[in-house]
Amino acid sequence: MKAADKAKHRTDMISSALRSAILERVLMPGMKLPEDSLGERFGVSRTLIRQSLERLAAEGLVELRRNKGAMVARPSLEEARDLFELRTQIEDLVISRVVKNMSPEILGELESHLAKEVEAEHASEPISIRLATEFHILLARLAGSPVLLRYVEEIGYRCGLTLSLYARPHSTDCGIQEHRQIIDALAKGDEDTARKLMRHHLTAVADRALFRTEEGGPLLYLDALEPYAKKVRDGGA
Amino acid sequence: MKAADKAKHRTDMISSALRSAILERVLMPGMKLPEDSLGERFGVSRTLIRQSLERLAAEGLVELRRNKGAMVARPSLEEARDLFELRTQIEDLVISRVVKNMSPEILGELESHLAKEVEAEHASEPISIRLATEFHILLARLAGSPVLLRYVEEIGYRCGLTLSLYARPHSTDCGIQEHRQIIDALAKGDEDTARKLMRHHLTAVADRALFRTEEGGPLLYLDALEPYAKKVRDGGA
DNA sequence: GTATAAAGGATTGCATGCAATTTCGCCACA
DNA sequence: TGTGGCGAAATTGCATGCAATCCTTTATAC
Repeated sequence: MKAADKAKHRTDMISSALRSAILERVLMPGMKLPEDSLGERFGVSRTLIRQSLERLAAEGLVELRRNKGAMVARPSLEEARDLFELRTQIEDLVISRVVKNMSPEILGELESHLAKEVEAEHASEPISIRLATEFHILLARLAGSPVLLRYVEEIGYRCGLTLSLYARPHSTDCGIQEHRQIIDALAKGDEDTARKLMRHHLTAVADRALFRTEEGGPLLYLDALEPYAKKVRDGGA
Repeated sequence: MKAADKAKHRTDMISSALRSAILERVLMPGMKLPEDSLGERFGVSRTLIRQSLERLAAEGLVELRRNKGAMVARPSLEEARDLFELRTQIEDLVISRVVKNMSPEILGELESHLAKEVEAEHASEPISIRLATEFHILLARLAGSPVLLRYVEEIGYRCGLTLSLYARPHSTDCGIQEHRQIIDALAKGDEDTARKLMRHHLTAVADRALFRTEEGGPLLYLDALEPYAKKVRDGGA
C-alpha cells in the first residue's frame, strides 16, 4: 500500500487553488469561470474543473447558474449579515470546546500560527488576510469536531469573500492584537473572556464591511492566476 | 423565460432519491453504490450518478473511497456522539431564531406538519421517521437563515443515518408528544422552555442510539429501490 | 432610428470510450 | 489444506464528442 493513499488528488488541488485565488482576491466576485479556459490553464479537462466548481458552489464561493456557467459568488448584503451573525454563534461553540480541550500542544499550535501572522503583517495584504482566516480555522480544528470544523471553514471562507466585496480596502481585516488576546484568554481557561473577545473581534470585522463599493456587473475573466495553476500542473503540494 | 427556471434537474432528483432511500433504510449503511448499476436503474449515465454521489458524500451520507467506489456511510460511534452533541447546540440557535420570528403563519406551518406526523403515526415506520426528521428541518427553515438551514439538514440526515445503524428497531424515534410540547412553548414565545424541551428531545433520541447492532462488513447492493428510481425516470416531482 | 427576429458562435449538459486501478477467482506449490 | 501469486473481470478516473441552450450580432421590417 502506497503511503500516498490519502494523496489529495487533482480535483482537490484545483478546488484549493481556486479557493485561494478567490480569497486572495485574484478572482473577484462576479468574474466568470468558464470550464474550457480554466481547464486549459490547469492542464486538465472540463470534467475535473466542473467537479471543482460544484464543490466550491456547495461552499457558497461560486454561483452556478444553469446553462449559464459559473461565476465567483456575489453574496448580497442580507446574506452577509446572516453569515456574520451565524459566525459569531458558531465560533462561540468553538471557543467552549477549545477551552475544554486546552493543552500545551494546542497552545503551541496557536502561538505558532500567531507568529506566522506577525511575520506576514507587512507582507502583501492578501496573504495576511488568508492567515487571519486560517486562525479561525485552526481554532475550529482544535475544537475536535470534524463537522464543526467544516462549518467554520465554510462560513469563514464566505465571510472572506464578502469582505472582498464590501469592505474598504485598507482595513487590516483581522487584528493580530485581537488574536493575541483571544489566545491569552484561552490559555488561562477563561472561557467567558475568550468568548467576549471573539464576539467583539468578529463584530469589528463585520462592521468594517458596512459600506459597499457598488462595482458593476460581471467582470471579465482574468488569467493572471498562473501561479495557482502552476502548482496544480506540477503536482506539488 | 420559462416558469421552470428553478426546475430541479436530474442530478438533484437523483440525489434526493438516494438520500430518501438511505434515510428510509432501503439502502443500509455499508451497501455498495456502483455507478453503473445505479445509472442503469435511474436511466442515466454514470456522469450524473457520480455527481449525486459526490453531493451526498459532501453531506456525509456516503463514503467515497478512491478507486474503490462509493458506499452508504457507516458513521463511527465517536462521530455519532460528536454529531448529536453538535446537533443540540445548533438547534439551540434555531429555537432562538424561531422565537424571534414567531408569527401566526409560522405557527400554522408547524401545526400543519404535526398533523401529518399524527396521521402517519401508525403508517410504515420509515415514513414516520422521515417526517420526524423533517420537523426539525421545518423549524430550521422558519429560522430564516439559509446557511443554518443547510447545516440542520445535513446534521439531521446524518443523525438519521446513524440511528439506522445503532438504534434499536422499535423505537418511535421522535416522540410526537415532544414535538407537540415544543410547538406549544414556541407559540407562547417561551424560548427557555422550548430550548429545554428540544434539548431533552434530542438527548432522548441520541440515548436510544446507545447499543450497536454490530452488523458485519459491506452488504451487497440491493436493487429494490425501484420506487425511487421510477420517480426520477418519469421526471415527476 | 428603433425594435424585433433570425443566424451564428460560444458554453454548458450529458453520454460514452479508453486507460488505470482494484478485486476476485484460479491454479500452483508448499 | 492453506497460502501466495497471477490473470481476468469489474469498476473507477478522466477525456472527449455531440446535442441542447444561451448569448451576440446582424439583418430586416416598421
